[in-house]
Amino acid sequence: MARIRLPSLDSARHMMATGCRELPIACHTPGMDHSDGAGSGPSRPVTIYDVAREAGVATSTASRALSNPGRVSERTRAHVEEVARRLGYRPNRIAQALPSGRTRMLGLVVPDIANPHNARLIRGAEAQAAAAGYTLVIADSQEQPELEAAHVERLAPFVDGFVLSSRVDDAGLHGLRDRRPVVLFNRTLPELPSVCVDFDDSGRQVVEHLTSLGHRTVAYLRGPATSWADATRRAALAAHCRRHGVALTLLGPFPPTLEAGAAAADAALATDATAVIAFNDLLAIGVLQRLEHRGVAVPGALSVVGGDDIFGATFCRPPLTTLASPADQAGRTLVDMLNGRIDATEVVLPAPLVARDSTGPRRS
Amino acid sequence: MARIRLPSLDSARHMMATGCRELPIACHTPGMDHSDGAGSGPSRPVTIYDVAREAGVATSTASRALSNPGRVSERTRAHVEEVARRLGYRPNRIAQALPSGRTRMLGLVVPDIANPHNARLIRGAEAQAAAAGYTLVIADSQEQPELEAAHVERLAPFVDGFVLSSRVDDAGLHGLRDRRPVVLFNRTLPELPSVCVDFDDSGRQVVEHLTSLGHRTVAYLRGPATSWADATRRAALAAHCRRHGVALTLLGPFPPTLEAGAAAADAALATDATAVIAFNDLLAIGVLQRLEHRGVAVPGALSVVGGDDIFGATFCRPPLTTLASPADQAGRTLVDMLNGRIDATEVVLPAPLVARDSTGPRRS
DNA sequence: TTGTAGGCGTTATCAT
DNA sequence: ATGATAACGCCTACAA
Repeated sequence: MARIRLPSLDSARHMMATGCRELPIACHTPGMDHSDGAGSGPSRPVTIYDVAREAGVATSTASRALSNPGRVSERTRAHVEEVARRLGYRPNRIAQALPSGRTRMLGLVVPDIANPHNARLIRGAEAQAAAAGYTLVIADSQEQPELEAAHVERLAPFVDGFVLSSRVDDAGLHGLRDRRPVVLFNRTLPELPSVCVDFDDSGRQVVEHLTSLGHRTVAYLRGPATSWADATRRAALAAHCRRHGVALTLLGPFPPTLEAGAAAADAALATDATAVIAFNDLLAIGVLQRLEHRGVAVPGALSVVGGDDIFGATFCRPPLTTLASPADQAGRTLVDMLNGRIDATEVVLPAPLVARDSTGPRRS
Repeated sequence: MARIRLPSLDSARHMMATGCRELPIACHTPGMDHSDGAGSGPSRPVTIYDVAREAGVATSTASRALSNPGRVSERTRAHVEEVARRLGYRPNRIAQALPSGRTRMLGLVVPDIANPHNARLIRGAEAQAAAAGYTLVIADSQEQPELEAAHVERLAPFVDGFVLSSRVDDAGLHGLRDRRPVVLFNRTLPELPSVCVDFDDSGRQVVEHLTSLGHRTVAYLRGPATSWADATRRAALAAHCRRHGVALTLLGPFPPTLEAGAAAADAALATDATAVIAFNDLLAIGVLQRLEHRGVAVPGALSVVGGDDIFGATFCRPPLTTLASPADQAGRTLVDMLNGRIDATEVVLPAPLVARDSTGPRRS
C-alpha cells in the first residue's frame, strides 16, 4: 500500500506471475454515496431515460433530439439538449454500438511501434481518424505474424475497420477481409484497397543516383521475408539495375533492426559491392555503426542507402542518404479510404531520394 | 476506383476536406446472401442463440457451458463447446460489455508516440495487458494537454482504466479519477497509483558523475512546463548540486524535441556552464547537433547529459551519457497496478547512469 | 411531431 | 443441472 522501491526486474521474471486471467479492475468510488441528495453528485451515470424523464418527453424523442435533430421540433430539441447538458448526460457508447454494430473505432496494427517510421504513419492516421470522429486503436505486432493475427482477432469485435501494415500472408488477410473492412499499407492484394510507396520510382532514383556516382556493383540488404515491401523494393531495384547494367547482389533476409546491421554489413563487405541499399533506415544505421567499428570509410570505401528517412537519419555518421517515405500522408489517406472519403483501390505515393553524406563517388 | 498516383499532399491541404462527420464505413458483403443454405457460409455472425438451438439447450445453459463451466454437467459442457466450435461461434464482446460495463480494454496515452522512450513504455504495457487478457488502446497526445483530454474523453466510454503519461493538470486528473481507474507514469498525485523513475537517485548519480569530472557550473535544460517529471528532476538536481557545491542554472522550458535542441544549446553556451543536463535524450541529441554545427567540442568544451537512453543515444556524436530509464518495466508494472495484481500506490524504479562519451573532464 | 414497443447478444437471477 | 426471463442503454420502426 505504501511507497515501494523496486529493483529492476527483467521481463522473464516479471511475466512469471501466474497467468490468472480474472483480475477485476480496482473499483472506484465504491458504494456508500449520498442516495438522492440535493442535486450535484449522481453516482450512477445518467442515461437517456433520465434525460427524457427530466425533460418530460419519451425516450425516443430524447434520443432523436440528440442524435437525429431535424426529426424533432426545434423547441423540443433545444429543451432536451439543455436538460442533457444540465444533467451531464453522456451517451453510453457501448450501448450505442450494440444495435448498430458500429463503434466508431478503427484498428491500426504496425509491425514495430519503436520504428519512428511507423510513428509517422500513426500520427497521420490518428489525425485523420479524429477529424472524422473516429478513435484509433493502435497495436504493435513486433514483426510477428502470429502476434499480428492475435491482435486483429482481439480487436476485430470492437473496431469498424483495420489499417494494416501487415506481415500476415495473403490467405490470412483474405480471411479477415470478410469480417471487417481492411486497407493495407505498403502491400497490395486483389480486392483490398491499399496505399503504397512508389517502390518502382524510388528504386529508379536510387539506382540512378548510385550509377551517377560511378557504382557498378551494388548489394541489397533484404528486410523480413514476410514483408511485401521488401519483395517489391527488391524487384524494382533488380529491374533498374539490369537496365543500367549494374550488378545486384541480394543479401539476407535480415530483421529490420539496428542490431541486425552488424551481420548485414559483414555480409556486404564479403561481396565486391561498392554500394549497399538497405531495406530501411534502422538496418542502414546499424550497418553504418558496424562499418565504423570495422574501420570501413563511408562513403569512401562503401556507400550506404537507407529506405524511409526516420529520426536518426540526419544525425548518424555520416548522415544517411535515404528515401523520404511519406508515412504520415499514407496514414491519413488510409483512414480516408477506410471510411470511404477516398474512393480508390491503389494509391501510390512518391518517396523522393534525399541525398546526404553516406553516398559518394565510387573509389575502389 | 482504379490505380491512383498522388502527389505529396501537405497536412493542411489534406485536412481541408470538410469536417463531415458522418461517413459510413464501406460495407462488406452487403445483404443478399443465401438464407439458410446447407452448412458452410453464414453471413450473419453466429450468436449464442444459434449455438443453443443447434445444441438443443437453453441459451442460459449454452452461456454457462462456455463462460462458466463447472456450473453445468460435463456432458453438456462438452457438447455445447463442440457445437460452438463447429458453428464458429465468437461471443459478441460489445454485448458482453453492455451489462457488465467492462470491456477488457485499457487506455494508454503518451505525450509523444514518436519518442522511442514511449515506445518502450508501450511495449511493456502491451505485453502485460495481453498476458492478463486485456487489449491496450494507445493514443498520442502530442504534448498537448487539450488533445490528451480529448483522447481520454473519447476513450473513457470504452476502456476499463487508464495508464497516463500525463501533461494534464492535477484537477483534470482528479476529475478523471472518479470516472475510471487511473495509474500514472512519472507523476505522483495523492490518491492515484503511480510508477516513477527514481529522479532523486538518478539526479544524484548525474551530479556525482559531473563533479567527479571536475565540473562546478552546470546548466539544466528544462522540458515542458507541464511535465511533472521535469519539475521533479529539476528539484532533485538542484538539491544535489547544492550539496556538492555546484552552481546550477535553469534554462527553458523547451519542447522535448530534437529541433528545440538548437535553442537550448545556444542558451547553454550563453552561460558559463561546463556541463549541461537535458530533460531527455531527444533534446540532448538536438543539443549535440547544434554544438557540432557551432564548432563546440563535446565533451572537450562542454559535457552533455541526456535523460532516458533512447534509440539514437548510442550512435549520435558523441554517444550520449544518459540515464537508462526503465520504461518497459514501468509499462508492465503500471498495467499490473491497474488491474490490481500489484497493490501499491507509489512504485519507484531506478534509472542507472550510463556513461558514454558526451561527458568528460572539465577543461575550461 | 411524438409516444410505444421490440430488439441488439449476453449474463445473471430466479424458478424448476 | 437446466430453463425461462429480465435486465444493460440505446435506437428505430411503427403507430398515434
